[in-house]
Amino acid sequence: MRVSKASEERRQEILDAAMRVFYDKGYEKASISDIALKIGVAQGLIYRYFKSKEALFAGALDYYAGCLAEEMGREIRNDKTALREKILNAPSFYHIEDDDSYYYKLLSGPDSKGIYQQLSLRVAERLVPVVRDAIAADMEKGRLNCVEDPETVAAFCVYGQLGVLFREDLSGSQKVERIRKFVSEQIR
Amino acid sequence: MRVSKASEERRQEILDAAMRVFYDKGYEKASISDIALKIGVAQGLIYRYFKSKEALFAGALDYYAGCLAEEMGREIRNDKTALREKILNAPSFYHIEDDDSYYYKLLSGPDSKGIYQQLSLRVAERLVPVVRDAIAADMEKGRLNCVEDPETVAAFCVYGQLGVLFREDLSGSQKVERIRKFVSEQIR
Amino acid sequence: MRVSKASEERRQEILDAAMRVFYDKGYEKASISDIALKIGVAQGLIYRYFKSKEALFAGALDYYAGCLAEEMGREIRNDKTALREKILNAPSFYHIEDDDSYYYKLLSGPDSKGIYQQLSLRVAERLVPVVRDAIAADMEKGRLNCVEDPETVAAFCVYGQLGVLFREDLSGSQKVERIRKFVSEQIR
Amino acid sequence: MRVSKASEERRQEILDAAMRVFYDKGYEKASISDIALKIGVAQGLIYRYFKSKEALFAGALDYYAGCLAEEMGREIRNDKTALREKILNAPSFYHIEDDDSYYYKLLSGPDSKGIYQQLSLRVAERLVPVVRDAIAADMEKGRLNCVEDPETVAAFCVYGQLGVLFREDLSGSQKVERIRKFVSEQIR
DNA sequence: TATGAATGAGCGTTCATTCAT
DNA sequence: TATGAATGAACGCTCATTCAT
Repeated sequence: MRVSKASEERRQEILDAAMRVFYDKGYEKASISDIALKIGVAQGLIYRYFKSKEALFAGALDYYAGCLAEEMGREIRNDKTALREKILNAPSFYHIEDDDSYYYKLLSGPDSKGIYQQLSLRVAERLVPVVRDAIAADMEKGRLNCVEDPETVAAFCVYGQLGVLFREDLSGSQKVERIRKFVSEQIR
Repeated sequence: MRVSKASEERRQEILDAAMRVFYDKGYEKASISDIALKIGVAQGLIYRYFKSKEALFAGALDYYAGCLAEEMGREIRNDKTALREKILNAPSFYHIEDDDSYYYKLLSGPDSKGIYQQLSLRVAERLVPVVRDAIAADMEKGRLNCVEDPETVAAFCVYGQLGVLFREDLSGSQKVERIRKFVSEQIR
Repeated sequence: MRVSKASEERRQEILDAAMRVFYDKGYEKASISDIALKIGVAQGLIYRYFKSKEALFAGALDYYAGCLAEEMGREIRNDKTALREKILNAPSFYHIEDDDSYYYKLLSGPDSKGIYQQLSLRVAERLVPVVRDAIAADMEKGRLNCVEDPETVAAFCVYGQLGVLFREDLSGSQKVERIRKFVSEQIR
Repeated sequence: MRVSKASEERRQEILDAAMRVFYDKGYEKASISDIALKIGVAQGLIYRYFKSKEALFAGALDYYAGCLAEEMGREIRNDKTALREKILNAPSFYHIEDDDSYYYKLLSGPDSKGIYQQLSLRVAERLVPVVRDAIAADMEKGRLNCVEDPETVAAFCVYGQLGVLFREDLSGSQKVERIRKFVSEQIR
């Protein structure tokens, strides 16, 4: 039974399946037909939407990093409260839902772990300018001492968290707790 | 012409060639025969030293991360001076040699970029405990205000730098300068 | 925007595009969608006119061989002058337009070169009976010495030219000149 | 059971199987694994000897055209007798063994027929210079009237035969007979 | 008549891995 | 220890063809 869908919808569907499969099996071990199977579609169809496996991967990574960064960045862009407060109140810049989210299921193998990391790094990359602007705004409003290079400060704030998030010996909520404590103690 | 070498020497040679090739082409696109070719040896030989491509990759990553972390950690472990001074004097925890080092040649493709990142993250992972201990030592010696969770502080110090190091718009020395300034300003 | 055309016109259009594409890329590398694209039509449409790629190819080859043979045969069928004179006056049985005609653009690859040759051979095949009849007519009119097997003589006349035409080291006009000289010298 | 062979021997074996399969099924429909199967070898092995299907085809065509032309040219190169005599005595320049030889099994489909023709044309191409030299030698020895452009004469002699050989309505021996008669009658 | 998304078989190709030497 | 021909599975990708609209 042949089902035609609006082009954009199919694209999303493929992107979604792709990210899941790449995530679960790693770039190398994921095959295009795994992805096709997951949405019940012929493998060939995927090539109408993405010109290669590599392009699909890049697309999926971009798309998801974009979504996550957008989500995490939304609150930061709201400048009602200082950045410091946001961090103390929100779980973290990062979207942690104590385990079930497949974004945080770490797997073995050279690739899959790498994908979690690649995704996280992409998100971090996109978050830095947002945080930088928030810092600049805080400075302007006098909510933060003057800082010479807000971009670097932002980089440390965002990537520093990765040091905690990538630990495999803590649960999601423990990671959040560590970060929160760090901020409340060390950041004025 | 068949050349026999001491087992350990061969192993190193393979590890070395492997890392270079993986680095240049990415895990996927690198082939065992590329690696064998680089050291002028038959592909089959590699399997006497490593049981699979994946094992070779893991071995190479570990080995290099180990070497780099060792090198970078050496000075940190010396507790003559405070950590802060070390950072201000040394270029960075990371080994930056303004371009020529192939560790910093970023390449395109899902893998190659990922390998640079994977390597960096591995190094960071290994550096965190070293820095944590240095912080603890500084605290003990009264060279640093008391810190509740030295491990998290160390994580921010180490991974935070990645936010600068991964930027593609700065040269190596610019990155170092940014980090140094950040430390001298923001870290008491 | 959907354009409907008279069936026969569409057919011609497809045949024409097909021959060009097959000619340029070779049978194998030419795809139905290349052909469809060339006339700005959906691939599916082609299957309303030809039942398969192979049938389309056969059709195109036949059609073009027919056209070319018809054109080349026209003058030969006119029995006002002897065959020998026709060849001496006309450039050759073959339609040579010193380069620009795409029929003579030789391409590399197993197919494309083959198509030029296939087409030429088809034309030759169709021309033989025409020439045979012209020879017979010449004999009847006493314009030619008696010949026992006019078909074979015709075959040599027609296919012999291919030996010159397929040379890749001569321009079109050089080829014509060679053929003309050969006829004027060797054929009584 | 794994059988290793001398490199050159394997190459020949592949070339041979390839020509047979291409000949029987046509370039398009012949698959690499058909060829591998025919020699009882893994498909992958073929790629150690030829970098692509296309290269294998080209190689096979060249090799066979070379063999056939060599064989046919051997007698021609011997200048004991005049070219005309050779043709009258030998069956033809071409290697005709009244049906069983697979070189002359014409098949349907766009490719297979084309391969017979491609092969024949390649042979013809290689034979022309040989015949040209024979003509020149005959002229020198006074066994032939002077000819202005021996190359073109040779081309007509060689390619002209194709007009007979490509006929599908005659048996091999009938073709030979036609050619012989033509030569004895028309060529002085 | 025309569209073009969808199918699905098939193929070329690569390459990690093995093994006879 | 070392070779490199051979294996064979797997996969990306293409494309002729179909079909719902």
